Amino acid sequence: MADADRNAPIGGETLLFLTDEQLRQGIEAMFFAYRGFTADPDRILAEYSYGRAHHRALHFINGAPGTTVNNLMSILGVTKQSLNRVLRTLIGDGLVESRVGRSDKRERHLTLTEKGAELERALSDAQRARMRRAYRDAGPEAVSGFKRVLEAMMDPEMKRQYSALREGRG
Amino acid sequence: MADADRNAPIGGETLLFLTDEQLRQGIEAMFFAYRGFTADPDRILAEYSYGRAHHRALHFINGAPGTTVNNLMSILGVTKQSLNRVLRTLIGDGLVESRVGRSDKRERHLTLTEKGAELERALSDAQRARMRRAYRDAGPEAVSGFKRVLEAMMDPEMKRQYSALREGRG
DNA sequence: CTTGGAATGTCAACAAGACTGACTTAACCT
DNA sequence: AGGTTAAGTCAGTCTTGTTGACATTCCAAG
Repeated sequence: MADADRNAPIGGETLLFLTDEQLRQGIEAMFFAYRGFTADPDRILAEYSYGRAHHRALHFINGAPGTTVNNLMSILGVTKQSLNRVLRTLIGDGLVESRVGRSDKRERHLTLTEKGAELERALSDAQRARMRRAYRDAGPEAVSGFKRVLEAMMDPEMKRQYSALREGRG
Repeated sequence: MADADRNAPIGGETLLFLTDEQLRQGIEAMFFAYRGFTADPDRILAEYSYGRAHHRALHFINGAPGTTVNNLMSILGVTKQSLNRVLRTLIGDGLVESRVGRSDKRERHLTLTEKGAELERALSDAQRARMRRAYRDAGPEAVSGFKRVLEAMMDPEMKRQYSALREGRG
């Protein structure tokens, strides 16, 4: 903390003296926090013998109904074969519906069924509950800092997708 | 559900109105940021045909030299079989040294060899570089908020380990 | 109209990294 | 001496990712 106080303004920009130890703490915080982040949904998924990949697919289909397989692939950052395996089980289990596109019939538009929406809700309720607790414990200024650092940590392409998702939902 | 999500004023505490959309943004930010967080080390690891599991082992052995297998297991949150596979390759490749404990000869104390320390340095340099950029872009207040939210997101046991590691390094 | 490329899907094979369960060895402790 | 603990190992399974090859369908440029 003493190091953080050593920031001197140089040429209008704020200068930060970041020790390796401070950065290391951030790295470990990310590691442990991500475990907490996924812990609650993981417990629910285990009951259905689904995995995180299924959760991610449900999450982003829910957030962008009618999305195509290609779009989902690039958001999730996995190959079509990997995504396809997950989608096949979700479609087979009646959680996701795949409809042929009207303008481009090669495309498949993915939406959640009522059953799929139910599971998605259970998963995201659990995840949001932890998030809400964390936000409340940390306070509103902490939350905006949290988001700023996370955004700055993303690759430009991820940041683009992250922003696009927010704008798509208004 | 929407009304239930609203925070009620409770004796003098800060009031936060957290919409599902705000929490969802945080969830997606964690998802995309974690990808960025692991991207740089992953590229280096691929050259050595190691994986994230090796990185995590190297990281925590470096941070707590002489740690035992049991301790490492509980920090990483994996089974001994899973950890053992990783340690076996690291020891076999001469990156990690395993020494029988002096007081308790059942224990094996793990340390990095010079070669292991080199790889750990390369990996953490890459990861720290991104972290440093993110911290500078976001600014010092953002950083403290970032850490507060992450800590609040951890399970109590993880938080305990996280704090113990920091204190162990002073 | 034909052909090339794009989007999707499928099949197969493989690897990393996690898991459980059973078992051994050695060392420790009561 | 007997029970517990630490570590290591073997075997088998699961999820989730990867490549590569190939079929189908469709759109669009020539």
